[in-house]
Amino acid sequence: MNRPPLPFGDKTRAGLNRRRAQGYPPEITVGKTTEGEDMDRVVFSDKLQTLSRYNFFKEGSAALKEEAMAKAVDVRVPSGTTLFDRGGRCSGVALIGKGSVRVFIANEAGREMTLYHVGPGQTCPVNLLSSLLDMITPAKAVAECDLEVCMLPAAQVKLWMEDQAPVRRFVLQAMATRLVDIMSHAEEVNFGRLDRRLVDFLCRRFCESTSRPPTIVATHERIAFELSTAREVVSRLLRDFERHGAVDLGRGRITLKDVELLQKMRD
Amino acid sequence: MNRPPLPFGDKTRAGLNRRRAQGYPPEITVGKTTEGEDMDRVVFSDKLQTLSRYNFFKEGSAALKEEAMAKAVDVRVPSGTTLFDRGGRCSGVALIGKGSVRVFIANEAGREMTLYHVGPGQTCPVNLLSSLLDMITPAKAVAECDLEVCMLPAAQVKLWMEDQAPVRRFVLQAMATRLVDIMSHAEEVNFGRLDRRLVDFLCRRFCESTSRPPTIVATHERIAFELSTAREVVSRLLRDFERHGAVDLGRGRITLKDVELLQKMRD
DNA sequence: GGATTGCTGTGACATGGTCACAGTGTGATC
DNA sequence: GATCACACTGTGACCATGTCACAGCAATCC
Repeated sequence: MNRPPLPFGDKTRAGLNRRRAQGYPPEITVGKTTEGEDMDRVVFSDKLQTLSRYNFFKEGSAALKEEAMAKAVDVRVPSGTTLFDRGGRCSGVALIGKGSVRVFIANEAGREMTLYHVGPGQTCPVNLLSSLLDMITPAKAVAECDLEVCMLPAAQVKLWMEDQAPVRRFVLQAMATRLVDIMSHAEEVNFGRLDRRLVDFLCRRFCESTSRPPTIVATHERIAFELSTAREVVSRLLRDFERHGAVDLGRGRITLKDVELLQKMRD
Repeated sequence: MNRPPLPFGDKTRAGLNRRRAQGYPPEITVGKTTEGEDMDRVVFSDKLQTLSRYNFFKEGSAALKEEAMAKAVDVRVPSGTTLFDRGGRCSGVALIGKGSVRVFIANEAGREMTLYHVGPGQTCPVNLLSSLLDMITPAKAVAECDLEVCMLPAAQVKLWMEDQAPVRRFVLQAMATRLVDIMSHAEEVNFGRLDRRLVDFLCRRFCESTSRPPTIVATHERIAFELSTAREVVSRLLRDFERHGAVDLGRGRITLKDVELLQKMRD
């Protein structure tokens, strides 16, 4: 991973902005700093469980399974770790057992555009293509939470591409899924109204919430990155929703007050 | 291709807007109407020449070449033809010998978002994945000019994926190229300033122009689709450029007057 | 308790998208 | 060559969104 060292020594506000401008999202500092820890702090966990989430493994021959178990390296990756950065390369394919990864593009001004998320049983086309073709990555990937991952060496996957039909199917399927994802996301960002997108986002997250009343734990900035917009815009809209009594806002927290009202805020 | 028949009987302005809203761009009516002609008006041309533009063919074994020549169907496609539409399927892979295809997403309001262009020697990932996985297409493709195309049956390409390494390389390479294209385009649309994007677009087109002074033949609407914005916005900016003396505007035509001035219009 | 940093709120302003229409050039048709 | 239909362009008003520059407050750490 060829990028400048994390400049966490600089604690000024300018330092924060500089870090963001270089593409280090603030969440990387949640809890302890991750200085020097990226991909180093690894712990072995259950390989078979992770591999079993993937179709090519389930469908594969006994020989393939054996080879996968032998060659895969099972690692735990702490939240906030950069898995690959723009302009870098991937030496292996990451299969996710637990957790999720956000793949995004960041510009110089500190704005981010989420392209897609990769969860258990899924794979990232940028990672895949970069590994198979030794291509430079056009985007950045960061662990959204603690991960359990199986790393397959690129060389191994290249070999499998030659003689393992399940692997080929898997790769094509992964491409197709993500291509559609990226397109529909681009469409939403380009054509969709932001208030609707925000309401939809909140509803989705409220649904996943287990607390009563449903609560989302996320800063406005994180939400802005997710929706490919600016923090101020999200703050403005949320404040509006709150004034209408649809939600209740706290620091890093949004609580649902009235679903129907929230739905009405779509205009 | 499952879409309603082209309603060209309706000549009212409302009819025009309805046609646009259904995803029929105005350029499809340039020259004669194409009613009922899509993919039917085909003429055989030079197969070998088209195939030779593709790496998998050049690198392929004698057997592959022979098979390709036997299975490929060489067709001419008139400008404006819809090659595939959103929600449709592809029964074969199109290899382009001459001309170019625009792949885009259209929304209900008549706005369009160009994803990429496919030219000679290139291939379209949507076409490819749709063929290989029998997937529904998430976008629409229209011939930008008269094309010479080789159609390879999907079944044949599926077989080659199993036993022809050059074909596999070609497919992966095509995916990678387009993935990067789409990402950088999405980034430009999301983060870039429109005046700069327009100036860059004009300069690129002026460079390609053979007339003196350099002239672009394109309507504001076409340019708007290309830049994923609205026609009025393009008109506004061009008018501005003209007022400053950078270009000269005519109906469906833009002529360069002062390169330096135009460059300065980037702000 | 004070310093530091992260999170949110806000006003002013610029850019871009939408809508509704008017005006104009052009080729087709009578 | 007058008329017509239609494609193309121009425009003003207005709204949505993004940007910038701060200010205030909360949490955390010494």
